[in-house]
Amino acid sequence: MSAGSPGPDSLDDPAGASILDAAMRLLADGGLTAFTTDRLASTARVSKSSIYRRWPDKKSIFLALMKQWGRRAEVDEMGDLRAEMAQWYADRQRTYNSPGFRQVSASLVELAAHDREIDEVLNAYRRSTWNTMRGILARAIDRGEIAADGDLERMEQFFLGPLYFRAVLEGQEIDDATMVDFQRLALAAVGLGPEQQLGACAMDHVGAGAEERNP
Amino acid sequence: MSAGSPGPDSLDDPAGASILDAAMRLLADGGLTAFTTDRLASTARVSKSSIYRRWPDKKSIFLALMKQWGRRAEVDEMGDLRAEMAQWYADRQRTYNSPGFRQVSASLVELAAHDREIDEVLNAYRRSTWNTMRGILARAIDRGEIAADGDLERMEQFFLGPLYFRAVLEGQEIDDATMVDFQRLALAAVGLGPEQQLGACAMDHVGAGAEERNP
DNA sequence: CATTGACGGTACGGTACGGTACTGTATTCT
DNA sequence: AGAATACAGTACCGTACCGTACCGTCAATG
Repeated sequence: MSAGSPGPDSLDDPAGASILDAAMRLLADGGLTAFTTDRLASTARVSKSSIYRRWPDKKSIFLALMKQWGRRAEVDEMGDLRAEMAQWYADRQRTYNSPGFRQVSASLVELAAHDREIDEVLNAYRRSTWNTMRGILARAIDRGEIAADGDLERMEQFFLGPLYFRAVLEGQEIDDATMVDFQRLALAAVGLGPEQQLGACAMDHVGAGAEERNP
Repeated sequence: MSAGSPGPDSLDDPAGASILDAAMRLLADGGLTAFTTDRLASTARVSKSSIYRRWPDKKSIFLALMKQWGRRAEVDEMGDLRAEMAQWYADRQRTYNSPGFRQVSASLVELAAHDREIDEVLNAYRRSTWNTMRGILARAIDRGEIAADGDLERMEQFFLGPLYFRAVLEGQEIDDATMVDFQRLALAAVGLGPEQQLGACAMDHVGAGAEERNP
């Protein structure tokens, strides 16, 4: 087990933050082949020494990158499945549409497919995101909005699969109309068919929430 | 447009076939970093000359690899949506469960995310697979089994997204039970809700209420 | 003022890579 | 038989990479 987080990790560390930011940018255009320590240093306007003073090797930089990326979606408890779900989906939409998401995601998944340690960290990030949605579903079950018979674990594939497929594989934007369809399918998957959604179909969906942009 | 297929491509060419086979194996364990021409030659029990006699550079090998992978699923026309769909899904299940699929797929997607030409070839392969399913849906529409109002193009994300997410991102096997659930969701997405699907699905919560579809 | 430590810059060693060129040999075609 | 081709093997070149080591500078600390 190597050191995943050898330091305080970009708190009061402008140089370290600059390195991670440059790493993201470097991975976004150019991918794994363009990701070299020399280029990382020059892109971050930092010397190589400053990099290796913080992380022991290249792989640890990837791990730090994922850890920083793992900001989990926060949703307010609104007492309504559809409303909370819309919030969660809006957060996912922002993430998947953020610039470079496709490229960075593809690179990290490639690494994860061949490195156990990276795979575990990426997995933890994924589960953290999904846990938020699982909480939403659990509360909806408690309120009796949906039945508890579905396999909630499998729902992750229903909820995130189409999104990921469109954004990363097809490289297309997740526009609002698509988002509405994805939510409709998700509701169907948990047992709320279109006939129960009726009025809500008109949901022009998610207003502009926070203005917050890219990580 | 560079030369994607500079030769007859592995027909009556045992050495060429051996190279492509080794390329797949090499990509399966080790990924992009392990994929070097030297290793490719030694793994394929072939000299480097034999490689560069067939393809001008490394990238062309990837293109040939994808072209060979692009065997499209063949399904018999059986006059029934569910039966044909089951056939298509069974084919996808075999493909996604085939050894090394996760690793090879992750690597190719990484390349595609940063290289336009590779992206286009991989895209063509994807569309070819999906076209089979589109034919199935088109025939079902002609027969009146389903309505023609859905956005068939978007259905690809519903049909393949969960599959891909589970196989490549989560790295889990696609077992039969999962497959059944995926088909159920696909049928729901094209307007065949659980109540139309014969009672096969133990969908108890909603009291078999309304029938007929959505807008 | 002396010490400490992070910094940018740079040079370096060792290695590995992609691609080419050149052997000599076996097989096939004419 | 003779010519042409495909082959395995290998040496080679230029480049790029990772990680380390060392330098002089500068700011903060005591």
